[in-house]
Amino acid sequence: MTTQLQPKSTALEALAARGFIDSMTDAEAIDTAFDSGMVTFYVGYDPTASSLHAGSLTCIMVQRLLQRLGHKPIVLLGGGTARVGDPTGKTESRKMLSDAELDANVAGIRRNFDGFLHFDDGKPNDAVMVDNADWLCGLRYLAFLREIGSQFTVNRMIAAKTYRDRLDNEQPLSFLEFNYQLLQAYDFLHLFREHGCTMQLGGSDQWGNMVAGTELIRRVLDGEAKAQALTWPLLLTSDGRKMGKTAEGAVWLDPDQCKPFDYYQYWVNCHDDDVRGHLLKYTDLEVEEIDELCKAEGAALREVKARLALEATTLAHGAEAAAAAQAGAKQAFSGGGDWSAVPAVELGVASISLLDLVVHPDVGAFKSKREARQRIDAGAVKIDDAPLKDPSAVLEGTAFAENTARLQCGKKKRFRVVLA
RNA sequence: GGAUGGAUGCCCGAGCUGGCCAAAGGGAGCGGACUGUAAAUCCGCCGCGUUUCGCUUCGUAGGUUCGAAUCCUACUCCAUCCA
Repeated sequence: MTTQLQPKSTALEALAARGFIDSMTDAEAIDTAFDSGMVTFYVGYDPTASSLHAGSLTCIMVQRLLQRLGHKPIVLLGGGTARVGDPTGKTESRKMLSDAELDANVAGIRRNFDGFLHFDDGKPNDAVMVDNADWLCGLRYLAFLREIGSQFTVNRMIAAKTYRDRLDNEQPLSFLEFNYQLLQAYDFLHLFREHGCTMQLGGSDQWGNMVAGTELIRRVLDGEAKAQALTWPLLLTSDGRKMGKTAEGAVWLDPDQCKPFDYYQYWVNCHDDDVRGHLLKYTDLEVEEIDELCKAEGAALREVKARLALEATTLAHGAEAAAAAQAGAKQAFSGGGDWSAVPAVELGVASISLLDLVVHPDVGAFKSKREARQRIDAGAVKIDDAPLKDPSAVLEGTAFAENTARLQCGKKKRFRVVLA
């Protein structure tokens, strides 16, 4: 499925150059399609939380890249399929979310796309957002079985890696989950019919589900219809972690759940070996420019990471917020006394003990007071660059210029604390 | 429906001849040193708190006992085999 063909389309060429290609159903057909006009394609997203996080960024950036090249993205929110749960890569069934939670999540996720795709520019390739709850929730069982179920053999389905792993490991696979593949395949068919969507893209773990869709379309529409699937390699960071996860949890795209400053920090702190890949996948920079940037070695790589973080944060939160995040980061980590651009934490009190400060919800440097005490004792907490080892020490706002103290918790957490 | 095995801290996984168990070990994570806000390495921490002590944990609810993750009873869930 992987191929060495020389792409003639700019789209496929760009995807290849940026490391977005793992498998394709028919490379040549895909290349031709991209080359001969606007392709409508879709990527599915699971609404399991009220915001997407950086782990979904690959999907988003692929859609962005193709839209910039003139193709039309469909953002499919799996409000319906989330009611089933994708068993892919999971050893256990996912917990079931309530209908209300799912609806709320779908609403939250819509906002994540603002900086990445254009939806209402009046252009033919404006992105479209759909929720498969709209067509899946109203399905009638017998009708579905007759039209769709008849096109699949269980023999074939259980051969798919997704289900195979579960069965081989003698892990339970509920009938509900078993149906996931059918539903995803049906999504593709539905979008093919209703939106002229001829291509589905996704991470390589989705291959089985995606191919099920192309085959369904071929069967149901009698072979004339050509639907294609393309996957990219599933992304892990160089130290083997999933994208978009930190100790504190996911790196949310929603600025209310992850401040632009922290979002910026996530990118600045990436592993050296990931810089190039991240620039290719998560920024709009030209490949040549990225190659140039990545000639930097050793400590000079920090500047490249700063660029990466700036670009990535600009996409998610806008140029202004990104510039502010970068300015704050430079201040906080350069050793100077001016932290004016570092996010301020306004406590609304004139004094507070060090311990209470450090575990304050708006600071949240440590999980518990117990842990905070231990870390303070180890010298992890500094006020205005000086380690403070007494948890019960009380900080008075009046002791600081403009009632503002510079707080460091551990190596990477920095805050401007306003006591007033 | 029947038989058997299992449910331990973020994850994996000991313990289960009752006290020395807040619970071995590993992983992840956190903090410190080193450094480049990287990696590797080393050291420390890693249930919670008003911390030489106290409190709440080993599927759930009861019970036995001076004392239970460890014994008993019921229940729930899961796996395997049988129907």
